[in-house]
Amino acid sequence: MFRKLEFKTWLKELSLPVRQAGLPDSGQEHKIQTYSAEEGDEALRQISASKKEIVILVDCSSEVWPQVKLNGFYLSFKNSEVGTLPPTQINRLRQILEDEEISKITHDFKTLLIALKENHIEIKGKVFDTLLAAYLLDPAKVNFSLEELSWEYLGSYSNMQLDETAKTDAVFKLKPILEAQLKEKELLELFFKVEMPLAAVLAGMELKGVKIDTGVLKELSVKMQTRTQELIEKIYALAQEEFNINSPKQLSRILFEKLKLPVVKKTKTGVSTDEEVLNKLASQHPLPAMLLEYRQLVKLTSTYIDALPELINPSTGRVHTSFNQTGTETGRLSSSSPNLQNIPIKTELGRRIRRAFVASNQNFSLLCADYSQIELRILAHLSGDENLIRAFKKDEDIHKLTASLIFNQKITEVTNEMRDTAKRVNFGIIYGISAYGLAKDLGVGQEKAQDFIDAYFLRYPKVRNLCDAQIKKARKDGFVTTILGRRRYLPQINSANNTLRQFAERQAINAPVQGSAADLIKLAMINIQRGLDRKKLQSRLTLQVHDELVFDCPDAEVNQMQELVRQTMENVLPLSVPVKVSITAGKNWLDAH
DNA sequence: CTATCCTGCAA
DNA sequence: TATTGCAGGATAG
Repeated sequence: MFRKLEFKTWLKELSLPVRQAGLPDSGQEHKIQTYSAEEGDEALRQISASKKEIVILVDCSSEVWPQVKLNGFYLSFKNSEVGTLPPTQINRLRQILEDEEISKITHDFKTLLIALKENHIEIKGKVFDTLLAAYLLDPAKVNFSLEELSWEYLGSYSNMQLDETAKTDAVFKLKPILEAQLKEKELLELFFKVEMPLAAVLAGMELKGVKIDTGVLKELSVKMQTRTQELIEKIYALAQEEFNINSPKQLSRILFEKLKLPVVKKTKTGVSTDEEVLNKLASQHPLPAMLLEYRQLVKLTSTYIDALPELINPSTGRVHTSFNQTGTETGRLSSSSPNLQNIPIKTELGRRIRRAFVASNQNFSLLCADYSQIELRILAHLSGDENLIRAFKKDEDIHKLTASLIFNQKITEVTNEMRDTAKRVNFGIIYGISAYGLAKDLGVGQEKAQDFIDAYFLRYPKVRNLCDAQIKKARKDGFVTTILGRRRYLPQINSANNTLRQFAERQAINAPVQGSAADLIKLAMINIQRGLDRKKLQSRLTLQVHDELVFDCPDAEVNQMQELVRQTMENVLPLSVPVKVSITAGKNWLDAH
């Protein structure tokens, strides 16, 4: 079946030999032929003169990679293969791709841009990406391959992988269909003003990457190895035998059979040994606490401390994350290889890992810009709740306000503990609260949790109205929308199965909030990049973590950047509450926070 | 070798 | 049985 392709090979040096070029033999079907360099040149000349819309594809799953296919023509380029494209052909190709009058259709624009960047070729003119179009039409889809889209939109199913010609044809045929559906669903503006330009911004971010200080990691690695070894020995001693600590199965035998500790909860296949369980057992035996430390150490070592250096591109000395623009159902980005959106921050060891993410050199700093409570502000905007709006307008401590409302106390009498509870309730609302979930998070009974929820809705009545309205809309229309009209379909919303239906109801509440926040930051990224280009600054956007942007800036630009970034992020879309951004700078990702 | 489970990190 | 993700290691087939 489908397998996600990780796109890590783009770093390889690229030459551009023309391997094959094909001309349409009857207008509809494209026949692939092998051309000589001179014939290839003539083919390119014809495209250039015709000004017709062309299809350009990069296929990184193919042995021949990357390939650039032009409608009616088929050109494939292979990395470091014998021979290079004659200069006249490179120029012809550039002429076509940089021709404002020639519209382009792509499937995965971001990857194409990265491939071409190596050859110093840009894309100009109107671009339509079938991948991004299909994503907006149905973000729940996991597979956006041309095989899948052909089946869905063209009604032509094939078990087999489409060959290059068939893919070109598919893209060519998909475009008008997808465009018409975008129009019908009022997604064209989101498509052309947000997702398409964002693809170019993401290409730039991936190319730029982020610098890693391997010295910091190396030092940590040595320390962690020593400590892990100590822990392993202590654990074996307490268990009175050696076993695989990483195996939940073997571990549960030690904990629950040999040491006879009480079973706290079960998983599908056995007895649970997760963090929650070990925390509860910690008061009864010294082993669980050691296991917790061991787990944290092993996790952080294998996932970051030892893994990050392996991901450094030797030719740039930097880590180049992949930002997936079609990976979430709400409109957020996801990141992989490495996933930079879950680098630890809460524990001391985690923070040390953040120290390894550094600015380009000693004359540069990392600038972090965080949206402050963006999801709650969006909740205020979408619901129109007076209490929330007033609080944000006065820049009050929103968690403290919620505490005073649900505990019925004066603001001045709110304790830290009350504030913490209120903060969790605020988060719960955004997730589409349930008494069960909130109770688990707060560590209280379900009745108590339900009291908090009732008190919350009593004090923020319009938030309840919003939740009800979103669920109602989902039932009626089958989807909910964000501020920019991004859709999320919720087919389970009318399910007879309570669990499934309630899950969909929570998603109906969460998706517009999470998705609108994604809309905002995506637009901000595009606008900031335009500002950087216009002002010809050397600062570069390198990371996005949902509500945070990280820039690599020359120290001389830091002040100017703060202003540009703040202004852009705070004013990207007018909400009925102020949007607040906090900005900090430092030599590494930790100090920049 | 691939798929799935368990675990745990982030916003 | 709180939302959205990615990833490593163990294990089953």
